[in-house]
Amino acid sequence: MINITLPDGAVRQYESGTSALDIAKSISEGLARKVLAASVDGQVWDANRPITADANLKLLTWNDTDGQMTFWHSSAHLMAEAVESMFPGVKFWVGPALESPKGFYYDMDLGDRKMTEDDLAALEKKMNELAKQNSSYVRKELSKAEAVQYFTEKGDEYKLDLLSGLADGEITFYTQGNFTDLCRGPHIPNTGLIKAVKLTSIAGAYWKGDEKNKQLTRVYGVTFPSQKELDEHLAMLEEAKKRDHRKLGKELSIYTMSDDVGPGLILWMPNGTVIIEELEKLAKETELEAGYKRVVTPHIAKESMYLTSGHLPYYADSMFPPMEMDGEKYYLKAMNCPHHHKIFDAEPKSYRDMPYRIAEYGTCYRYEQSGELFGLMRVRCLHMNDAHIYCTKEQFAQEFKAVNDMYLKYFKIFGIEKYVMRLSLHDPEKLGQKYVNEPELWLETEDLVRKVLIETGVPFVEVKGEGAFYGPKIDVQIWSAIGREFTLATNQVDFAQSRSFKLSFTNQNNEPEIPLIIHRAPLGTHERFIGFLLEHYAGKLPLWLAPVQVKVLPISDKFLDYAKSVSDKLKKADIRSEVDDRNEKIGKKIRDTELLKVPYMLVVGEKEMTENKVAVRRQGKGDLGVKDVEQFLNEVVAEMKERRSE
RNA sequence: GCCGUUGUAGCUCAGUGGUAGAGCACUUCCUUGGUAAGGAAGAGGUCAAGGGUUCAAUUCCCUUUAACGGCUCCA
Repeated sequence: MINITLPDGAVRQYESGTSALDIAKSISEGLARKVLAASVDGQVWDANRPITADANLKLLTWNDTDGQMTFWHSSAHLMAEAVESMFPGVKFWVGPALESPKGFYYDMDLGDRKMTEDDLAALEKKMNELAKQNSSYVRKELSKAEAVQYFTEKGDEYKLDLLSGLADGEITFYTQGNFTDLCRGPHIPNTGLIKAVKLTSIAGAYWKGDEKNKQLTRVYGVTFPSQKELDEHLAMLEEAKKRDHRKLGKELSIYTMSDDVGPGLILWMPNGTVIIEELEKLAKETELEAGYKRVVTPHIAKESMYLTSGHLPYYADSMFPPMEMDGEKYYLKAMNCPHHHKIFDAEPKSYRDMPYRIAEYGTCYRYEQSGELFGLMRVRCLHMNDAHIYCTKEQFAQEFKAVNDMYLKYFKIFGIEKYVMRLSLHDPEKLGQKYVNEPELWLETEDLVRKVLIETGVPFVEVKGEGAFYGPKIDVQIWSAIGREFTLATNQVDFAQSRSFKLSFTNQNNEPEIPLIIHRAPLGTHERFIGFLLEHYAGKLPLWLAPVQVKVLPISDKFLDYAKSVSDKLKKADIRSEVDDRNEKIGKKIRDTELLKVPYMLVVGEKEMTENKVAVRRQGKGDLGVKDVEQFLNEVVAEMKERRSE
């Protein structure tokens, strides 16, 4: 007999070899029907795998993340079975479950054949048929030799490659129906639990994520234990699409693009430009207060400067090709730092000048790969909230922390809560290739940055191989409405460029000393930041950012003059106000203004005109009642000045 | 850059081997209406661009281009 401890602390006795599923049945049939997997002493197991020793047991259902992940991984196997029946001879690579976006994929080599989106419907149908057969997922342990022999006979180079990384004794196979796969598991008890299937897309994916390798076919899908849950999931995706900045950008006339101008080149319309100017106002105020000085630099520079900076060898491919002039090559700048270094270097510096902080909303051009362009989030012309801080080693920690604090201050203003701070480190194996070859400096500065992060008390993750070529950095990661990850803001250390540009200052001992440089962009780029804000606010921008803040809606054109006089009064107080002078009924005017997400609507008619008042309506909230014009004006000005997010 | 999908009016989208349609938006007229769509008429398109097949191509084929879903990349 073995002792099984349940999460509530109860200990039950069972025969050795009892499975989690058996245990569930002993508790209730209803529970047993819902069990997807089991956590056995903290490890996720098949629910039908025999337990032969005392253990802590937690039954995993759809309510557990691990239960869902097991469900989707098993669904990937089910899909593979369906694919194999329709494309005999197909070879599979890996098919993991995904937490975000929810579901799974399987990478496969279809040989000469092609799968198109038309095949997905047939595959779904096949998967549903196979699921209904209610086949068990059967686990089998094999020796490495047996496994190698099996896949050698099958001629499956992909699974052989996987095997080469596995040790004898840890190799398991799973079989359901006619499909057998090398897999560490675990799996759900049987295919019958999969009640609803949606294959979402088909895509190419390089084998092992390396573009030099063959491209495999990747099919994405998601499954649920009921049709209802699938429907809800699909409805949620539809909702998310409504927040997509590309949709909102069009609806709210924020930006546009033109084939004649070129891909990835944003044309900011008047509404978008208002947002840009408000953001710049915020940045300039904040930076002035933090001791930054502003500079302005040109859009181009000679090749030699980018050779000095070290950018060209790393990034030539993603810069626009050079223009030749007077026998010189000029590049559009892809970053502002070299220009700023030249400003630092223009006059001799002493320790008394340090830290030296210069800021610019710099316009940069990057030749991003065509397949990478994505609305406002990934573009070829970007306006960076850039600044460079040149400081002594002693000043570094304090300066770096001040930058971090600036991020947090901004995030508070915008109510940004869902983000991850990522400490991006170098990869020692790529020193001299992807990273400047200064092993000690890397470790030293990485440690400094880590300490600052710990001091700030912000949770962060560390990622090897994500650093810039000149030093470690902190990236702030966010997710777009449709779940794609982006770096919103960045705070970087640079110990390399001050050397390559021979930058120095005179220290207190009258000796030349090399400064450390901090590159920072807390508001990222206008493009990405505004794209993010549109999604973050679902288009309902706070008053201070709203392109049109107040719309005055006369009940009929009898009150047009009064509406105009109210609007003029607001404009004099720098409130962005407009009058809806169309010959429409008030209901129509309200509807259209609501859809344009204008924060305040002022309805004016007979009553308001005679009393010199306005009927205030807040977007999304409805009628707020009648107020004096002066009172409304004062309230709006206060809300604007405080940059309230509501 | 690679794999896949798509491109029809300002927007959202139907449709067809015989030179195009809806709703919204727009213009004009009627209506002067009190908190999410009043009515009528009108105007608006080289069907992404180029080439091919065909008596005839927006429709079929090829190339280019752009956008979208991924992969790779991201100073």
